Amino acid sequence: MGSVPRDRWSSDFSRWFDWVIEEAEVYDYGRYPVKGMGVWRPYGFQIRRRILDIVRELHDSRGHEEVLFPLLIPEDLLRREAEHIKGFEGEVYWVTHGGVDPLDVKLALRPTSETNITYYENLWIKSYKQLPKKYYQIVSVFRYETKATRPMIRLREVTTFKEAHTVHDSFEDSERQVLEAIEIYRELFERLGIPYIISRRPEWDKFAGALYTIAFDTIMPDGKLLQIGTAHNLGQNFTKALDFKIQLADGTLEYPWQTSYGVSDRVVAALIAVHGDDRGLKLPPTIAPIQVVIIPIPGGSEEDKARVLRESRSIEEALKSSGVRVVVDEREDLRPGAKYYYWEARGVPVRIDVGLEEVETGMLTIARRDTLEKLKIPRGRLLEELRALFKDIEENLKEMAWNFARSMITRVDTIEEAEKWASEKKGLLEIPWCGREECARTVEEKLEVKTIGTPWPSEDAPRGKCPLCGAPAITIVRYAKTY
RNA sequence: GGGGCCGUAGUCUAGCCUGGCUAGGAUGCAGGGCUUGGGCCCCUGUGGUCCCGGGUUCAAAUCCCGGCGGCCCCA
Repeated sequence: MGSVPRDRWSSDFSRWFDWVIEEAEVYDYGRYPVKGMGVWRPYGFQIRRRILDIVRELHDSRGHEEVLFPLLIPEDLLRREAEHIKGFEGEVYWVTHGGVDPLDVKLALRPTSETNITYYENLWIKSYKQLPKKYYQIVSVFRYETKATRPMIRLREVTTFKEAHTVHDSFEDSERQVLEAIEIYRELFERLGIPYIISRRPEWDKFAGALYTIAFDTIMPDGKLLQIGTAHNLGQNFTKALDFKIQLADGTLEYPWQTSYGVSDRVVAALIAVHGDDRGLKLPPTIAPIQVVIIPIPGGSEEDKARVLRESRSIEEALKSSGVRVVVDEREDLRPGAKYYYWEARGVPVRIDVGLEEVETGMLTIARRDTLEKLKIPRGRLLEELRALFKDIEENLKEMAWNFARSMITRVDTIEEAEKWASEKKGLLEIPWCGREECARTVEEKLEVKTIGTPWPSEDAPRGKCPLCGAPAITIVRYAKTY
């Protein structure tokens, strides 16, 4: 299984990624005349939409309500929470003019929506009886990135920001909500077959304005970590800043507690990256805009040609009426081999070849994209076999992705081992830690990595000593190169 | 934040150092022929603000300055 090479995929990931999003017509990046902005093309848009379908389902089924807030946030509102604006100040886009006239109050293109959503929660929510309240929206957010931008991974317009914002009548309930957020994201990534590592971000790298941040990261083919989801407990920071109080059961007034959690375009990027190979995309059948492609292989005579085409269309009809997303590639100017490469690049999970042989024997030739394995299936059992095959492909993609991710995690006890890791291996490094920022910063400098955080949930019995200061370890800590 | 490389047709690219002829090729696209079980072949055609602005020059894709954009490496 897994016979397609992954040389370019792993050793030249950046170029591979640029190539695949163009070849598969997912996302057009680098040609739009504004830095850090790209275009979702129809095929990519469908992939994105199917992912969002799952995102919506997971939120809706747990009592979240979808809303839509304005894009513009007035400066004074964005500045209300001091830590928040400190964290975002350097990367906010400002609208400063209306027509030719300067505006009295500058308007920010939202970098995130805690402030303006809290502003409305304050208007709408008066009592603990209305809580918990869970809103979410899926919108564009803007960040004036100063680092190098990358398609889908570091954008100035993040076009697919799902941000959830919740309100609670106690700290305990907000803690419970963080757990629910983590469960939602777990399930999302499970369904997409994207491996994930959950960490509590270090104090110095938490969301601006949060008490703490729990983050999901995945490991990209080049061994760098990509943050693909975060959940924040905001405590009362924003409700205090906006003077948002509710009445509790005992009649007292109190600032409610909040959480927020988000995922972005990066989920699509991760899906493409973790499942790809040197031929292109490999899409899980639930996400694939086209699940089955039928390639007619015409025989010599006009009559044979017609028979093959008739059979192809008849299979198409049968699958379509059972809800399978299927197309017949009837293009006459391409030979079958060229069509194989074409659809493989687009990640279509299953291909059916229909030639004279298939017409005459009633046995269909099926090729699966994940392994390129070919199977013979009697036409009469096609549908049930396909359903089983979809499931198998989905599980196989997930397993291959997890195997790769696991192979990129290394745990060591000494700084010598860590340095050895840094010189030859990529991925995630785990080391015992005393908990002091100073020691982590030293490791960051020595190994040229970033602190990812500590395991979530935390491990029971951390062993050993901090290899830097020798103090007893209170946890392990993770390091990696990141996007 | 610092350093480096780069920008020529939808895509990839030659030409740039050493300024000068109609900016050449591959791929794609359109038409025709031939073919069809892993990227066929042949013919014809199509497609260019040489990233943008300024400067030097008789003459700029080429040299200089600035901007915009992309990639890589280091903090």
